[in-house]
Amino acid sequence: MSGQGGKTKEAIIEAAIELFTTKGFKGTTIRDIAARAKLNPANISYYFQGKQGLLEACLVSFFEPYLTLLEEEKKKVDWEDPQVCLHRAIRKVLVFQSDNHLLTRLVWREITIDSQVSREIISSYLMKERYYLKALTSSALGENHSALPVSMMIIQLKGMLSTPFLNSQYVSEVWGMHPKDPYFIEKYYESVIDWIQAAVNVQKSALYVARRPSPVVKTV
Amino acid sequence: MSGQGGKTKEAIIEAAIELFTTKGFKGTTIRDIAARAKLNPANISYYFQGKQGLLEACLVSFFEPYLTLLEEEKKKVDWEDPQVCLHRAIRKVLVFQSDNHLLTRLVWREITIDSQVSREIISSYLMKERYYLKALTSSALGENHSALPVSMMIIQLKGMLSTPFLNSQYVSEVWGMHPKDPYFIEKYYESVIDWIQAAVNVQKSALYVARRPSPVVKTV
Amino acid sequence: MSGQGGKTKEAIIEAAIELFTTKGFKGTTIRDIAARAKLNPANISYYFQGKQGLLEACLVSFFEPYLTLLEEEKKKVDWEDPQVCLHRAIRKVLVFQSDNHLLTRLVWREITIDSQVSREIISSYLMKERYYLKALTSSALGENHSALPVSMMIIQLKGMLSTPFLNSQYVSEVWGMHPKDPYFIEKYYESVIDWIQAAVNVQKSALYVARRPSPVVKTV
Amino acid sequence: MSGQGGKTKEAIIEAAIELFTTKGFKGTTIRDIAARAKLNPANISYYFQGKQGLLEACLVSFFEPYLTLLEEEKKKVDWEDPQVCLHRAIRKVLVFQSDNHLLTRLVWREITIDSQVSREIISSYLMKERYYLKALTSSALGENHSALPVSMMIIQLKGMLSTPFLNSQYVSEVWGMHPKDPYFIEKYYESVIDWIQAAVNVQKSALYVARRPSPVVKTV
DNA sequence: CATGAATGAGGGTTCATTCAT
DNA sequence: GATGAATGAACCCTCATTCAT
Repeated sequence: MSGQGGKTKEAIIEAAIELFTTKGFKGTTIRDIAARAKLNPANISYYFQGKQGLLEACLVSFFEPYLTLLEEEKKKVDWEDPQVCLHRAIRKVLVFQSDNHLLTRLVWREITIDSQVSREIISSYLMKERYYLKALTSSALGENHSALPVSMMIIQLKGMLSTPFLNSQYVSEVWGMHPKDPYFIEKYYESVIDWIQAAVNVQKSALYVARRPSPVVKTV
Repeated sequence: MSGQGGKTKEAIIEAAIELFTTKGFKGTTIRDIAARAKLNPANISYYFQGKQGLLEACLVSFFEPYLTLLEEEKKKVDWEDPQVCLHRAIRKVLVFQSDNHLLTRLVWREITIDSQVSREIISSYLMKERYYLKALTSSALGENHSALPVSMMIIQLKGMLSTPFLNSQYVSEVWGMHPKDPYFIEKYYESVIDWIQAAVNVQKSALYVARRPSPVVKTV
Repeated sequence: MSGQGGKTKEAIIEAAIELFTTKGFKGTTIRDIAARAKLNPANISYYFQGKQGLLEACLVSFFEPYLTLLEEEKKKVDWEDPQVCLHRAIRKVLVFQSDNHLLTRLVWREITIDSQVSREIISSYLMKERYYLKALTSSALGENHSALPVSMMIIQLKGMLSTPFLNSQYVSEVWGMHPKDPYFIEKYYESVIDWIQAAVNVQKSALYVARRPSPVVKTV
Repeated sequence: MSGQGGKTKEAIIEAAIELFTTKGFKGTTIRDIAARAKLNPANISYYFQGKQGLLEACLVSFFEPYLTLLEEEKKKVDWEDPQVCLHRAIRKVLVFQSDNHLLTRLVWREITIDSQVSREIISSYLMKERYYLKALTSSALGENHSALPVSMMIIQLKGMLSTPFLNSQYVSEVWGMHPKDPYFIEKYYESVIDWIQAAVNVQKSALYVARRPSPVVKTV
């Protein structure tokens, strides 16, 4: 059952990720996927109980390792330097997403669409993610939570981590490299760490009191 | 004559933005839109030559003011302090996107899907955006381009600017405020400026040479 | 009312004939016609009480003069040579159809489609046509009705008269001339007359008794 | 596997021929056809890639045997009496068309409408038909091509062959028999042969020089 | 008399899914 | 386990027509 079926299932998922990512979930037909995986369309309903189930399988195949990864680093925070843990988590996430850049783009895009996948699943995953992210960042910041709230940081952190994959074309054209390129990831990682460090410093120094030009703008 | 038709067109666009954003372009039916706008579905084809045309009208209604805004600030860069211009541009973009938060989410999500809207239109818009962003950031950085490339910065900047709207639910839950809230935008703006300032400082100081712990991680 | 409206009505009919002929009645939209006649589509419904009414107007504009023409010749049969009358009728029909070749093609095609135009109108016109054709041919044949029935002749005659217009493209390619060309009509007329003459002769001679090879064929 | 599908395909074609013939291609809905064939409308797109494809399948199902038939007789012309071949071809065409009288009416009507079926297909078929017809008639006429051009004859021949089916209602009412009736076909065949024979004779005798009354008519 | 807005009915087609083989 | 036939629901769109202006 899983001997032969495993091959088939993987072939389907692989084809699905590629097509869902480029054409969107709703824009991809079950026949497209079957054609690319060189299978009969009926197999998809057979193996995944429908198109919906296939999408959910894709999401699971992203979130499970992703959350495991975060969980691991969160656990280490108690007996290792929290900053090291945070930095390592960031690195791991970037590498993981780079290795699965299509799936990454797919996930972070499709979960912003309602009624596409059961909100319960998504909510549960995002809640866990938020928990780990919050734990990691607040540990790294130490006592200094008041000035720049952790909340703000993890939102920006999420943006930092997903941006290269959601704007892969932008990256290609502006940077000359694809987000899946290890060299790009290395450089990007450094850049994110710089931002984190600076954010920590902002908190620790008081010389930022009257720092901004604070331009007053009128908008349409 | 255009007095009546204008009302209808606007009603359609408004309904479309709401539904496209929440349910996705492909997941929204023309009847959904018509029902919400309390109109006959045929009007959509009548006014926008089909669902596709409606989506394009939405995109245009985003990109035109958005790019105009960037262009304005880019022009001022020659006789005003470039940093001030950059900061003001960021503020304006955030306010504009906040005022149009649904449309913003819609745009930055849907353009990552191929074959949904003609790539020519999108490419042209993104090229202009890139040009203005590059001009603004490199002016603001002054001579210090070498260390941290402008390329990296504008990618991160793009992420910074769109993240709150792409993850609005995240913002709500983590921050307790909706991205459309002016207070949130104000705080978020400050936070982005902090990041920008820090990035500039990074360039200006040389004491960052061997700063990072550089954790070596093995990934799956 | 009829001062301005007459012009408009004629423009509509002219456009309709052209489009109905080339694209078929159902294949032509009211907007096509309006566009060609440089009018607002609503005018068509206004002047002809709908698309159906427009088609009927086209048919009437064919059958009225066509039947008048036949009627005239039929009347003369009593005090002129019946053969001369028949020949003249044929000539007139050919010339009339040549002058209105598009309309001719339209009529003889569309009336073979049910539910397109009220069968009553068509039946009435065809009944009259049949009556005149029968009267003309049987007069021309004189007493010799028995051998080759008049019925057969008028069916073939009808075919002879309409064929060049229904197969105008065929005529163009095979003969190098369009059915509207007067020279073609002249030659074609002579040819039809030859056939009529021969048919009459067939009746008058008895030497055709065992004339045909009568090949027995099996068909699929 | 093709055992089941074949049945369905044939049922669709049969229903389509009936409805296309009576109501016209554009006047027939895919649902009409499905209802008559007691099938689901989707089957039509499934088997024929759309309504258009179904029409084309109908045309092919006419032209293929029709042209094969002409081709066969054309081949025999070299070692058999050409007149016999021509006569036999005529007989076969009439019988074939009689057996498929609905399809025949459909074909000869719909190909006079543009943009209904790809002109390439039609042109190719008509070109072949013209070639065979020309070969058969000119062989039968022998050396006597000058007087009555072959071109004229094949146009009239085409008319002769299709008229009873295009005007089937006319036939019914005038002749009391349906064109599908074998007895009618037999009689009609004889009549066409008479015409052919006469046409040949016209060529062979010179006494036709100043034969026609040539009535001069004035037309509107 | 003419027009553009607006409508409702219906048409062709697509698609996920099921089922017998 | 795997396939092709078949289905029914739903979607986008077209179109003739009407109506207020």
